[in-house]
Amino acid sequence: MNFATMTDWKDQILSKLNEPQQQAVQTVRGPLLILAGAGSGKTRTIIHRMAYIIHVEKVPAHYLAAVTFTNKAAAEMRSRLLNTAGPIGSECTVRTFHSLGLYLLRRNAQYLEYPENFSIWDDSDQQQAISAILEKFPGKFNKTQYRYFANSISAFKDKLVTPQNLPDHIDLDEYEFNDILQEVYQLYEARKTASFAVDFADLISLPCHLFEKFPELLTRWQNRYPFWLIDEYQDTNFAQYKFVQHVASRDKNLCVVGDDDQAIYGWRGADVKNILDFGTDFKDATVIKLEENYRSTKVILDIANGVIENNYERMAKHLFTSREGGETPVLFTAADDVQEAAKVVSLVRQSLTDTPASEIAVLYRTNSQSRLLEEAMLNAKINYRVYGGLSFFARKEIKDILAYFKLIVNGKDEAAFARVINTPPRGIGDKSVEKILTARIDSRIGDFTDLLAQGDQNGLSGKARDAAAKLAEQLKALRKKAEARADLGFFLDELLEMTGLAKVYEEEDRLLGSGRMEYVGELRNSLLNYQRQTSQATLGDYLQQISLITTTEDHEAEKASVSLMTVHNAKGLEFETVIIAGFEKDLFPHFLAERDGDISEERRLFYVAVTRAKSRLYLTQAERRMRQGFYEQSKTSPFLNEIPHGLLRVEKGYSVGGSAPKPFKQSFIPRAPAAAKPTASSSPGFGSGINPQNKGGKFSSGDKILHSNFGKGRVLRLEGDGDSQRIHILFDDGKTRKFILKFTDLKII
DNA sequence: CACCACGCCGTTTTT
DNA sequence: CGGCGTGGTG
Ligand SMILES: Nc1ncnc2c1ncn2[C@@H]1O[C@H](COP(=O)(O)OP(=O)(O)OP(=O)(O)O)[C@@H](O)[C@H]1O
Repeated sequence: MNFATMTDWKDQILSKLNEPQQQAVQTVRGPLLILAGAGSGKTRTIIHRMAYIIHVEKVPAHYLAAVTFTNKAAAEMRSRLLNTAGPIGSECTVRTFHSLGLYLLRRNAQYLEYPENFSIWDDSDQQQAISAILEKFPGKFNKTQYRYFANSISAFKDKLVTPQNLPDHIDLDEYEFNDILQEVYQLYEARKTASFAVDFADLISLPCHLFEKFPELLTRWQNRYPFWLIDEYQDTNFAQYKFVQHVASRDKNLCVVGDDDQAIYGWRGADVKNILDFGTDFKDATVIKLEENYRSTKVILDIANGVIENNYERMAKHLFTSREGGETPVLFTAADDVQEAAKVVSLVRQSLTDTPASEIAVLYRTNSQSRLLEEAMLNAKINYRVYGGLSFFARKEIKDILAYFKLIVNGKDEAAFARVINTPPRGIGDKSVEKILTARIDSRIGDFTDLLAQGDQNGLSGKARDAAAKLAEQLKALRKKAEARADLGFFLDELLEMTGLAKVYEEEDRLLGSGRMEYVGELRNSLLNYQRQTSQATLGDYLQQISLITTTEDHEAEKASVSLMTVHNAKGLEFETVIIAGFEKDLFPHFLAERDGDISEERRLFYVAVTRAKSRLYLTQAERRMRQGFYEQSKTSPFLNEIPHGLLRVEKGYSVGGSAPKPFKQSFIPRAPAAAKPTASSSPGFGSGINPQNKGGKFSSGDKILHSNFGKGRVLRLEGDGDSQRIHILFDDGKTRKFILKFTDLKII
């Protein structure tokens, strides 16, 4: 490349930036902090700075490592980098912290004395291990308690606290189960190591420990990546902070960007001090503030600023926009959550007339809000995509199959074994599993497939022994295929056939319409995509790749779809139209935060939500909302009072399509039957179809019945007694409905 | 050991 | 509401 081209690059890159951004981009060496408000171009600056370092400073692109928080942000950054820096941008490393940690561990597994194909345990694997450990302790523990142990252990790791150094760093008095917590942590680590597994928190903490223990590894990484850029630095936890300190400590070419007003992961151990103290950590740090917001209209920005000013201990910031005026944001109130969803849909519809679907987002505080919204979008035939929530990979059929994959790749993975051993049911129940696990210790046969094959050593007899031998054969055959690098699509089919999983799923789909095979098909797509994109595709690599994914990617679908996600998931993104649903007290801010007496993080979350919007912002609330089976009244979010006067239009008394609001609860309490003709009944004492005095004794599970409104069905069960006794009926339309027996017009047929 | 019906119970955010 | 553990039955 000649000088003229270099100047072109320089001009081109700088021309896209304002003055402080240019200054940041040209600060190539040494520590640099960009601390700035929402939409001020922090991410844009990171990307242009990378392009500048590559094209103007002539640093090889593979020397640059950029770290983001979510996969979505990483993908976004990669594609924007390609746009800005050209194809060479793909040589930069752009990853999440977790993906970077995994990358390090996989390539340095020998330091852990692990094989390259170690397993990654998700939350449920973790809890399963902990429940197994707790069985050996006196007392009974429930799921909430397993989760407490799992969360505490993860929190320890986020602080780089090990079972050994725990007493030096942790005041156990502040914890539940403090008499056994440390021991459980230690046993958990031992069990995980025996399974050749790492958990999520390990992906950050283990690299830190390895850096300290093996200086040559650290040096290699410092040589490999002399330039570091960290996005959303305000949300780093201690382990992530240390990771960054390690890799950047020698060359100090470290650029961190963030916004203390957008710190929303305190509950996960993130500490905003990491960004506030950057100047102390690096005495010669350059600090740059960006003050112009290029994203939002003035009114949107004023709302965000007005609310966030209610927080204390902020770094003072000015933020202005030249997008004067703009549409006034509106708050809509619906009678209940169902109608709120309908209103959201009508707002989306309206916005779709001049805005592409990909520029519209519906944001909410909790994942459970997504269901009604999804149903409403589905009904309205609007393309949408839900990000986060219950992951594809959390589905039963997918976990079943992946457990097989894991056990085939890593024969010592106890979590995978625990699932595979009796999925589908093959006559090896809890008792037999216990025998196998005991025999495993006695026989010192660590590989589960070998153990299952050894009928004389695995402690089993009779039917269970035969079933185990058969499973071992299947696993061996499959392992051979995996090692021979069979096509992954065929491999999946083979597995489904051989193990009988296909049969079980197909049967369930036929009888219950559970759609499992459809999801299995999605898994096949995922395998084939991976295989197409990867030159050295292996099952082990696939498993590690997908362990970090929460939402399956589908770029084509994304372009034409409205986005539904939690506010947390929307961090770093932007949309023309943003609808924030559930703007209610006890929901946003969440009541648990309020209970704990500090809603400042909720306020920051609201600030993040509002500042995602470029041009249009709507808030919606429901006057009552279904909660644990019952409707509850809700009040408007207290954040309403923090929005400066005149910036938000409040619309009350709205109803769908301009008609009167539907009577509340219509769909839950069936109408008292009109004067229907008395119908003959085979059931004694069931005088008339309009007699509301049904008695519980008359019906029992399995009875075929006729309902005056819903037609024929079958009684599933009766619940409770007396006047409030309820009856559950599965109707021929496939829907289950519940009624209060007393008021229900039913007869046995 | 597998299956199913019953009843209990919980409220958040994620890599 | 909906998810999950459990206890009874075949
Ligand atoms: N100098 C500029 N000229 C034109 N547009 C800009 C400029 N700087 C930023 N933008 C645009 O403003 C919007 C916000 O930028 P960006 O996403 O980088 O902000 P951010 O500070 O990372 O935001 P947040 O903290 O909210 O995630 C983007 O659409 C970006 O392209």
